[in-house]
Amino acid sequence: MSDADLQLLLQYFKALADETRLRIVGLLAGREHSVEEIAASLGLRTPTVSHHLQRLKDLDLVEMRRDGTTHYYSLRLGELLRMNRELMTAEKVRSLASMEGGEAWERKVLRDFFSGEELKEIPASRKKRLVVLRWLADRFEYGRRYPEAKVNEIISRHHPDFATLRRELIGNALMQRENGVYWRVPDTANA
Amino acid sequence: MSDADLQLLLQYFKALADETRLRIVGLLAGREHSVEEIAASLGLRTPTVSHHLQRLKDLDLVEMRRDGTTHYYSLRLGELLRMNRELMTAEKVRSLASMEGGEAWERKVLRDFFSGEELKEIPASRKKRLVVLRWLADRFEYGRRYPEAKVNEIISRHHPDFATLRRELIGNALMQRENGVYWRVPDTANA
DNA sequence: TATCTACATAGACATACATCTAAGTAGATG
DNA sequence: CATCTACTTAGATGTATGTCTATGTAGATA
Repeated sequence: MSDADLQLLLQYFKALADETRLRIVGLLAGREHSVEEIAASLGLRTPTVSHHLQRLKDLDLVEMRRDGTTHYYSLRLGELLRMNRELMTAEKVRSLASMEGGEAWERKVLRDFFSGEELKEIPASRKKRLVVLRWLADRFEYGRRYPEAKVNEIISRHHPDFATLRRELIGNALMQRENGVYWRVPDTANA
Repeated sequence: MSDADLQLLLQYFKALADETRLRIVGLLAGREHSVEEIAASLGLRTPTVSHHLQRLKDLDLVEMRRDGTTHYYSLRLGELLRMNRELMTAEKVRSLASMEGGEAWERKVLRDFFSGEELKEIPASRKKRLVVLRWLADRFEYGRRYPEAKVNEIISRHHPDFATLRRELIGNALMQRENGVYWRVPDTANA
């Protein structure tokens, strides 16, 4: 599975896909700078600069040296060039697709959003939310009829906002309702 | 001046700093795909995919082949690897900082006086007003001739007092006028 | 201890942009 | 010509994130 590769590439590109951070990298390439120096050079406030330095540090692209209360940051140019060289190769690019085809990706979504049986958060993107909803729908047996209270209780085992999730299950045609009674519907979108 | 380098780098990183686009790149690395195929693979709508393909095409990272009404997209892997290799070198990184000093202040002025594309207020000081006027002049293409009505309309997008601003553009020799026709003039003060 | 300095962290806010629906376009088909 | 298909374009909407102010913290200084 190439998911780790993809996420690392994504982190790398996101870290550098910002004009301010590129300028900071440029400044640090010349010599080490304190946070205040950077802020003055770029016309920004120090918290803003701290924030960007943190993001660069997350990828080990910069390192910090303390001197009193002053923090001097410098660029790890070798690390930057190494990542750039090793992350983007013909092989890596081709491997980005090796996970497509659905199933591996869906398991990843479930891993990301569940902690055990508990849904940590309702995914914002339609695509990922549908994966979670299919999983939820699978908590219901085919052919069985559930009163609304029972539906709420089952969903509540996994997430407190049962009302939203119940509505989404209906909206995405994973379950049907009539006179306050619910039942599971075969998932045609999966075919 | 390294600004062109910085902007190109920025475009490149922004283009790839998105999970969907990385997945598309991965898919196209294997073989050409139609828009519908990509949309189906990723669980997205076709307009979304078109949008991403357009962004990749802007950087010549993909190319398109028509067959009837179907558009087949494929990856220009060589171009991708070339950009990655040539954009991020020790030299280029160091050059990112070569422009600091004056320009930071100008960006600050623009930040202070603009709210998005809207000029909140015409700066009173000559120096700051000139920064704003240069920005306004950049809304006009070199070599193109604009009737006065068009000039007014373009300026109006950013501030209601187009008459004053249009006069200032002429007065500061950022644009020229003859027989009611306007055109952009190279900014000599920038050299 | 009290204060000051240089940063970091938290939270608010605004902008950029990924995605969607709706509408438009151009080639294929009857 | 009318219709269908595959795609693109336009406009709306929600989320992610860059920047800010306010506040917290750790080392220096008196």
